[in-house]
Amino acid sequence: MATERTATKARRIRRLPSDAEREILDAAEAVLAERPYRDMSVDELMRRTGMTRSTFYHYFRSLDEVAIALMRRVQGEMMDVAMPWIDAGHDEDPVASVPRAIRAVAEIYARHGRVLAAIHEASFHHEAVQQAWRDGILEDWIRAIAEQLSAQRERGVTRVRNAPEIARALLLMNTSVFVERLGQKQPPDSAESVADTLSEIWVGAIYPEALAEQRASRPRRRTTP
Amino acid sequence: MATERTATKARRIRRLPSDAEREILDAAEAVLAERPYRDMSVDELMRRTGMTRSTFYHYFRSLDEVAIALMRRVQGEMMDVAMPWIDAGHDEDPVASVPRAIRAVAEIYARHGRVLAAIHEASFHHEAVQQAWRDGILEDWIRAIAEQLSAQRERGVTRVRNAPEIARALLLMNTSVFVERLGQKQPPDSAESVADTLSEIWVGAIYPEALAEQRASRPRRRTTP
DNA sequence: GAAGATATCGACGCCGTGTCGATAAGCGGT
DNA sequence: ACCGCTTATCGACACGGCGTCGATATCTTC
Repeated sequence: MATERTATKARRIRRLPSDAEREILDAAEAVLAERPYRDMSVDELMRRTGMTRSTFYHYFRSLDEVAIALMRRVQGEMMDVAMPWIDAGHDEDPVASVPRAIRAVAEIYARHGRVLAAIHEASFHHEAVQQAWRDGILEDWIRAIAEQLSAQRERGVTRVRNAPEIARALLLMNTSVFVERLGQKQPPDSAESVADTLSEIWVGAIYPEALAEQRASRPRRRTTP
Repeated sequence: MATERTATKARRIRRLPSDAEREILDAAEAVLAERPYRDMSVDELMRRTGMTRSTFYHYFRSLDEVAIALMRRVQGEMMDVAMPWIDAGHDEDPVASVPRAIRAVAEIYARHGRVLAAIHEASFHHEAVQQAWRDGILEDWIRAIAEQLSAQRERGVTRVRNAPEIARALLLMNTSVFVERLGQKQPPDSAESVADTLSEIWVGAIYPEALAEQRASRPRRRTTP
C-alpha cells in the first residue's frame, strides 16, 4: 500500500545550504514583523519559504535555534555601538558618554525591535535561548559595565560601591523598557525619548551630582544646551 | 460498542467547588515550586489533585487563568505594603520611604518568588495574562508611582520632569530584577541586598542630591547610620 | 424517594512537534 | 556520458498536550 501519491510530483528545488538557511531566517523575520514569537509555528514559517516542515528540521533543531541565530545577527551591531563606551578613553566626559551609548542601543532596538522582543520572550520559555541570551550575552554585558564602573571608581569619577549589582539592575531595566516601548508593531515611544529617560536614571545612579546639577540649571528641555 | 470499561469503577469524590478550586491552585503552587511555568501541563497538575483533566476545565478555561488566579492572591499583599508609600503623608521623609517600600515588596517576591516568576513568564506568552498583569496591574502601579512623583514635584521635594516615563522604567527594573534574583528555586541574592541596590537607583533618579550626599558622607556600609 | 442540578469522568478530535525512511538533485571520478 | 556518493528535500507517522462532549454519579431539595 505505498499510498500512491505520485500524482502531482512537484519538482524539487535544491538550494545551497547557506541559501536555504538564509531564506528561513528571513522568513522568520517577516513572520515576526506580523505576529509575536509565541504565535510562530514551523508550519507557517516554512509555508512562506515554499519548503516543507521536515526541511526546516534539516537546518535547525527547533524554533529556538532560529531565535538564537537571529540574535547573533543583531548582537554584533550591539557590540559595535557599545564598545566605544566600554573602553572609553580617559579623555571623554563619562557623564556625556552614557546617553550617547544608550541612544545608540535604543536605535538598534528601534530597528530590530520585533526580533529582539522575540528573543526576550523566548528567553523565558526555552532553555537554550535563555542560556544563550540571558546567561550568555546579557551576563557579558553586565560584566563589562561593572568593570567600567569599577574602573571609573578607581579614577574617582564615580562613587558607586556595588558595581555588579548596579550594572545588572540598570541593564535589565534597559532591556525591559526597550522591549516594551520599542518592540511592538507600533512602538508607543521614539527611540530618542526612551533613551533619554533611561539615561537620566543611569546618570542619577552613577553620577548623582551631575544629575542634580543638570536639573537645577536646565529645568526645561531635555538634551543639548 | 460502549467501550465497556465498567471494570474498576473508581468511587467518585464530589467536592465543593470552592474546595476543588483551592486544591487546584495549591497544586499549581506546588508544581511551580519544582519546575518553571513553561513545563507545567494540565495533566501533571491534575494528577496531583487526583482528579482528571476534564475536571480542570470545569473550573478554569486554561492554565493562564490559573496563573491569573494565583496573581490575584499575591497582588493584595503587594498593595498592602506599597500603599503607605503611595499615599504617604507629607510628614514622612520621602527619601527614606523609598527603600522601605522597595524592601517590603522584595520580601513578598522572596516569599512568592516562583509564582511571580511564573506570572512574569506567562505574561509574555499568553494574551490573557499579559492583559491582566502588564496592561492591568503593572500599569496601575506605574500610574500610582507617577502621580506620587508629580505630587512630590509640586511640593518641591524632587525635580523629576517626566514622571510617567521614569516611573515606568523604575518599575520595570524592579520586576525584572526581582524575578531574576528572587524568582528561582535557589535565589542567588537576598531580598535585602536586592532591595538596597534598587533603592539606590531610585533615590539617584528621584533625589540625586540625597544620593550624592549619602555616598559622600557614608562611603562604607549600606543601611542605617 | 423522585427530580433537578452539577461535579466528575472517559474518550475523542485537533494541532503542533520532531523523527524516519525514501527519493531525487547535484557533484566528482572514470 | 555514465555511475555512484552525498545530501537536500519530501511525505507520512507517532507522540503529547489541549480543549470538548456526552454520559454518569453524587448531592440537594422538596
